[in-house]
Amino acid sequence: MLRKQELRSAETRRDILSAAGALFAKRGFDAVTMREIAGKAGCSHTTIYIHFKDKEALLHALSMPSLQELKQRMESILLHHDLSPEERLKGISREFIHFCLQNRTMYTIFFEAKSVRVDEERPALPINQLRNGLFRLLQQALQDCLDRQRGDLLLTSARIFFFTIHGIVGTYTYSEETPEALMDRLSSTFDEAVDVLLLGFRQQTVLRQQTIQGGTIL
Amino acid sequence: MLRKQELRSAETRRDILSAAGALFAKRGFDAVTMREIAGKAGCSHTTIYIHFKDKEALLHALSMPSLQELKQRMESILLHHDLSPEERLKGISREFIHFCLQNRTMYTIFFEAKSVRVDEERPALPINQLRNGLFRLLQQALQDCLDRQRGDLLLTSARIFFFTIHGIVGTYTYSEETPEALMDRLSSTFDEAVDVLLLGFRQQTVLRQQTIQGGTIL
Amino acid sequence: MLRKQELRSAETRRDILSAAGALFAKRGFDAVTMREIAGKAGCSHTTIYIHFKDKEALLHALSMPSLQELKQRMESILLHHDLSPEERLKGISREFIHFCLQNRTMYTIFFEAKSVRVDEERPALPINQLRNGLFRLLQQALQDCLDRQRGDLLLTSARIFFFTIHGIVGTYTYSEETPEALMDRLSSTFDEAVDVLLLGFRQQTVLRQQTIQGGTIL
Amino acid sequence: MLRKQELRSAETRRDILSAAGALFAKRGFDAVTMREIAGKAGCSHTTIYIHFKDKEALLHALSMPSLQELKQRMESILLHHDLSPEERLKGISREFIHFCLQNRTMYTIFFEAKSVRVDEERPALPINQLRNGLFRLLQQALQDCLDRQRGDLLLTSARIFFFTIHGIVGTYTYSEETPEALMDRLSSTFDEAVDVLLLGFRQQTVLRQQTIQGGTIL
DNA sequence: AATGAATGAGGGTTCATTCAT
DNA sequence: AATGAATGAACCCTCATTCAT
Repeated sequence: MLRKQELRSAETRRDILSAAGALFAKRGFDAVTMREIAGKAGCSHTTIYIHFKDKEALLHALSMPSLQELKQRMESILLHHDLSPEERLKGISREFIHFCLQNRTMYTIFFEAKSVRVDEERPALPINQLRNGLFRLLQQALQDCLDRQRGDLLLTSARIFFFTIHGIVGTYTYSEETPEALMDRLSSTFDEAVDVLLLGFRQQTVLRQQTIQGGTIL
Repeated sequence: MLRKQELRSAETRRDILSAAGALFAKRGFDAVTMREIAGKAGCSHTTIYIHFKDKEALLHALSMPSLQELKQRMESILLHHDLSPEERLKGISREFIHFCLQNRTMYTIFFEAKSVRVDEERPALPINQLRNGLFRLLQQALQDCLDRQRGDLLLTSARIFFFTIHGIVGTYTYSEETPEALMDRLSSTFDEAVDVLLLGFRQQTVLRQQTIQGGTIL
Repeated sequence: MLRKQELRSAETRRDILSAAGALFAKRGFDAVTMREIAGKAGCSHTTIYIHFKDKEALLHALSMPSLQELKQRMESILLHHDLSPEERLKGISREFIHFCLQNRTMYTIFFEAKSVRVDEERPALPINQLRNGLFRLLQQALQDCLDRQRGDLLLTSARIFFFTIHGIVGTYTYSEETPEALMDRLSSTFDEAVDVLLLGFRQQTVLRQQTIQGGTIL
Repeated sequence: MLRKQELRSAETRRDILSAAGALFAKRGFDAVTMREIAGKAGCSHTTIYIHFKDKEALLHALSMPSLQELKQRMESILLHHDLSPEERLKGISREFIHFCLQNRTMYTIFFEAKSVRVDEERPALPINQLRNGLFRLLQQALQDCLDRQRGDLLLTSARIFFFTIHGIVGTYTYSEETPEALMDRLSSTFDEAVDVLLLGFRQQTVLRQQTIQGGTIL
C-alpha cells in the first residue's frame, strides 16, 4: 500500500516538469523562477529540489525525453521506404519543426547552446549527443534526395537546408498561435520550402555540370 | 557657455549608448548590468537614468539608429540599377545578415520580440514600423527577381526566402567568431543560398505552369 | 518476538550516535547535517527524530557517555596509589587532553558552552554536573602534588593549571593531525608543562614563605 | 558641501562594523546573518554590500585595525627598557589577553583558523601575517626573560607559555563578565601565572644543568 | 547634469523538521 | 519502528531603481 505515496510523488514530479516546461517555453530558462515553477506546479519550491538536483537538472530532465521521442519519430520516417525520398525529407522536416514549435523557447535552449553548454567541462553530455544525432538524421534524409551531389556540394546544400529549417522555427518560435494551429496553417508552406530547395539544389547541379561540360568543349 | 554643458551631456549619452550596444551585443540584454554599462561608459549608473527612462528605453534608443542606418544601406542597394536584380537581392541579403551578426543578441531583441515586445500596450511603436520596413525592402528585392510570380505564389516565395535569411542569422548568432570572420568564411555560401532559392522559385513557377497547361489540354 | 524489534531499534540508535559522534568530532556541530548523519548511520533522516528530539538532543546523548567514560578513567588513575602524585597528575592530564583531542569540536561544545549552554534556563543539566566533576578530579590530583599549599594559594594554582591544560587542548583542537599522532608527538611536551608548573608552584611557595619570614625578622 | 554625504556614509560604515563586531563577538561568525547585522546597524542588508564585498570582507575589515592596534601596543611595551624583562612579559601578556577578551569570539576567528583560513589559496593574507607577528612578539618577550635557555629548550618553554596564555583566553572567552571586570578581577592571577611559569622554566634549567654536571662527574 | 548612498524585491539553494503512510 | 515526501524559514548575494545632494 506504499504505492499511494509513490504515485503521489510521481505526480508531483510530473507537475513540476509540466509547469517548468510551460514556463521555460513561454519565457525562457533564465527568466523563470524556481518559485514560479513551484507555484504553478502546486508545491513548495523546496520540493523541486527533492526531485531535481537544481534548475539545470530540471531542464535536462525536461529535454531528454522529448528529444528522444522526436528522434524516434524521425528515425521511423527515415526507415519508411514506401515513401519517396522527398516525402521522407518533408516528413522529417515537418516532425522536427513541429517539435521545435511545441517546445518553443526550449528549442532555443537545446539548439542555441545557452544553458546546456557545449563546453569543455562536460563534452559528451548526453543531450548534446542527442542533438547531433538529430542533425545527422536530417542530413541523411537530404542526402537521399540529392544522390547526384557529393562532398562539398552536398555539404553546402545541407547547410542551406538547415538554414531554412532553422529560420522557419525561429520565425514562429515567439508566435502566440498554438503549434497545431501553426502547422495547420503553414505546413504546406513548409513542404513547399522543401520542394523549392530541392528544385534549386538539383537545378544548380545541372548548371554546374553544364558549365563544366561547356568549359571542356571550348 | 551653456553649450559646453550640453555638449558634455550629449557625449555622455553617446558613451552610454555605445557601451550598452557593445555589451548587449556581446552578452545579451538580460545578462548585462546597468552598472557594467555605466562602468564601460565612464559614468555613474545613476547617470544612465538621466538620459534613459530605464534599461529597456536604452535598448530602444540603441536599436533605432542602427536599424535606420541599415535601412538606408538596403535602400541604396535597391536603387542601384547598374546591378542585376539578383545582385541587388544578394547585396541586400548580405547587408541584412551582416547587420544581424554584428548586433547578435540585439538581433534577437529586434526580431524576436523579446524585450521590445510587439504587444498590445504599444502597438505602433516606431521600432516595429522600422522593422516592417526592412522586411518590405527585402521583399521588393525578391520581387524584382521573380517578375513572373504574383500574389499568393510570390507571398509564399517571400516567406520561404525570409525563413532562410532568418535561419542563417539564427545559426550564427551565438557563434564565437567575429561578424567579419563569419562573413568572410560564409558569404559565398549565403550567396549560393540565394541562388538556390531563386532557381527553386523559378523552376517551381515553370512546373506549375506546365501543370496548368497540361491540365488545360486534357 | 518483540525483543528482536527492540534490539533492532537499539542498534539503530547506536548507529546514529556513532555516526553523529564521528561527524561532529570531525567537522563541528553546525557544519554537520541531519541527512549526513542519517546517511552514515544507514537510516533515514526522519528516523533520527524517533530516537532524539532534535539535533541538540543528539549532541547531549552523545556527550554523556563519553564524558562518563573519561571520568572513570580519570578516577581510576587518581586511585592508583602505586604512582607518585606527580605521575598521577600527569596521567590524569594526559587522559583529559587525549579525550579532548579525540572529541575535538565536541570539546568546544562541552567546555565552551556553545550549543550545550550553561544558561539560566537549565541550570543543573546533568552534563554540567559531570563537567564540574571532571574539573574537581583534576584539582584533587593537583592538590596531592602541592600538599604545602592551602586555600587561596591552592585555588590560584589550580586556576593556572587549568589554563594551561585548556590552552593545550585549544591549541590543537583544530589541528589536522590525528589525536594519536598529536599525543605521540607532544605528550612529552605536555608532561614537561606539568613539571614546569609544579616546579613553579613549589618555588613560589618557597619564595612566599621566605618573604613572610624575612618580613617577620625585620 | 558634498562632505555631508560622505560623513553619513562613513557613519553607516561604522555602524555596520560595530554591529557586526558585537554580533560576531557574541554569537560567532557563522551564526550571524547579514540581515541581522543590517538590522542592528539600522540599514538595509544590501547596504552592507556597498561597503563590504561580502561577509568575510566584513570580518577582515573588523579584525585588521584592532589587531594592528594590539600589535603596536605590544611592540611599545617590548621596547620599554625601563621595565624589567619580567614586567615586559607580563605587560605584553596582559595586553594580549585583554585584547582577546575584548574581541571574544573574534578571537576564535582570528586564532583558530575558522573563517580566516590559513589555507593554500591565500597563503599570505595580511591578517595571517599580522597574527604570526603577534606570536613572535610574545616569543621575544619570553626569550628576554630566559636568557640562559637556547634552542629546543627555549622552544618548549615558548610552547608551554603559549598554552597557558591560550588557555586563559579560552577559559574566559564565553564569560558574561565584561573584559574590564575580568581584567580587574583576574589580572593578578594572570601575572602570577607568568611568575609561576618563569620560576618553573628557570628551575628546570637549573635541574637539567645539575643532571648534566652530576652525570659528568660520576 | 551628475553622483554616491541606499533600498526592496527577488535570485537559487540548503536545512531542520513534520506529515502521511 | 521506520520512511519518503514535503515544507517554511533562512541563507548569502545581485539587480534595477530612487533619493538626497
